[in-house]
Amino acid sequence: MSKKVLLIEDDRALQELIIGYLEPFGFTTCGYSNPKEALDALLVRKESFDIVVLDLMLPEMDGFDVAKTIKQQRDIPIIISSARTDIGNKIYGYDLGADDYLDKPYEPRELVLRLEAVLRRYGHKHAFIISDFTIDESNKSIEMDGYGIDLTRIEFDIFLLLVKNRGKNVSRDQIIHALGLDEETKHRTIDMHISNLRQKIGDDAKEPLYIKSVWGIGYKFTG
Amino acid sequence: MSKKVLLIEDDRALQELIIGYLEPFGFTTCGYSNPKEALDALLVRKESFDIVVLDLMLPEMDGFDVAKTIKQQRDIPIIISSARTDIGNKIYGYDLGADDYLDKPYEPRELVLRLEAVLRRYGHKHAFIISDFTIDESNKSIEMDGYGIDLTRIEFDIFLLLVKNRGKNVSRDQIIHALGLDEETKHRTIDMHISNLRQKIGDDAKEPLYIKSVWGIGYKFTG
DNA sequence: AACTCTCTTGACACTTTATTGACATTATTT
DNA sequence: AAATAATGTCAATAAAGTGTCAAGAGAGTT
Repeated sequence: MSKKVLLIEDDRALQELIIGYLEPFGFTTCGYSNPKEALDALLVRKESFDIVVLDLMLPEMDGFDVAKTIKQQRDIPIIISSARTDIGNKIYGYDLGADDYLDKPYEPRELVLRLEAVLRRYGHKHAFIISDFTIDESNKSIEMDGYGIDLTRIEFDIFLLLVKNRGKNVSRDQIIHALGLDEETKHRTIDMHISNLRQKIGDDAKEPLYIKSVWGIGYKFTG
Repeated sequence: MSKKVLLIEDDRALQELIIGYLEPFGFTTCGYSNPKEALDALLVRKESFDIVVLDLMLPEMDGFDVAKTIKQQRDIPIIISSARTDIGNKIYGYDLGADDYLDKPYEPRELVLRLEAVLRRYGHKHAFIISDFTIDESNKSIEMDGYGIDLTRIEFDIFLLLVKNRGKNVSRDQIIHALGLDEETKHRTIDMHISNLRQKIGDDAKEPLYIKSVWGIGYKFTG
């Protein structure tokens, strides 16, 4: 199946070149020279891309902010390319949301290899089905029995964490820590998110089908 | 502290390569080309490994069975690698006990990242089997003959303490102290917890199979 | 700036667990 | 065997944890 690439690249000539080069390798590439338009396509219109290739030198917005914005809202892999050769380390230090890095100028062949490698690594992060839910990590959305359910970011993250630990107890502190919330966050806050989550998925706190409270410990997903 | 990796890999050349590559990253790797030998080391001789890297293409045993066997008996993370690229989804459908998945061939650097990520995610978990019980410390849960038993937090903590001192007497004061209870707590309170605990695990105070009272001293787990 | 959606938190009712004295029972000592 | 000490468990009460409302803070949009 062909993979969709979102290319954010200032230089139109290079854009054309890359789009043409990638095509025979099974990539459908959509090029944007304006980052705001790209973000609109990805985050607002929610077009389904598999991966982003992002140049850092952009008009109107800083490339780093673009990466951060994308990662905040979608869990999609990003390959950054840049002429600033000093950036590689930062990326691998996980300061940034990037998954790989390419120095400019690069061989198109190199880009293909990176795309394939990153996609392979990310591969599993696409939607999976568990119990009555279809969970799509890449755009933080879930469906229940085929119907979409709107969860807030935190609700989604909590749900995902519980699901990934199906059958296991997860303490409130573990949730707080795993989600990167302020360590001082009150336990009641987590209870509240669980309460809202339960309501959205139609779970009854007293007779839960999905999210069970474990007294004195935390919560547990029982699919 | 160096992490111990159990590598189950048919290809001896690749084995050597990986062992050499991992070493400078702080991993001590033990390679087995025969899965039965590996299982023997892990499950019979109970050598202490932190993580398993398992190739699916193996002689004598199916890789899936190896993973399942390991997960049944020990709560240890497993990274599966395989040339069969269609398997990723299965693993993330949680049909399998695997914690991560790598397509072959992979970059050694990729493996290092995965090892670190999985180990971080796994944190320090400890599930062990003793007598008729499976005890998961991080989860504060126990199973008896495969069936989950609901213990309250204090019951669990007492049980764990006794189990960890199998065959040794544990006084009520030791329990009170070890659990961090108020030092003024009455001994009758502990007796009560023991009573409830015994009932939940089906133990008879008069003819105890598991928790024996030691007159004038305290209690003792006899598995 | 006004508006909307999300997140956080205290409050209060409610549920579950922990503690303790009482009393019967069992073990030890004399 | 009687006296003494320790344990088992019931039942009442105290303490701790949970569910959710509602208010307010904070973020992001229009």
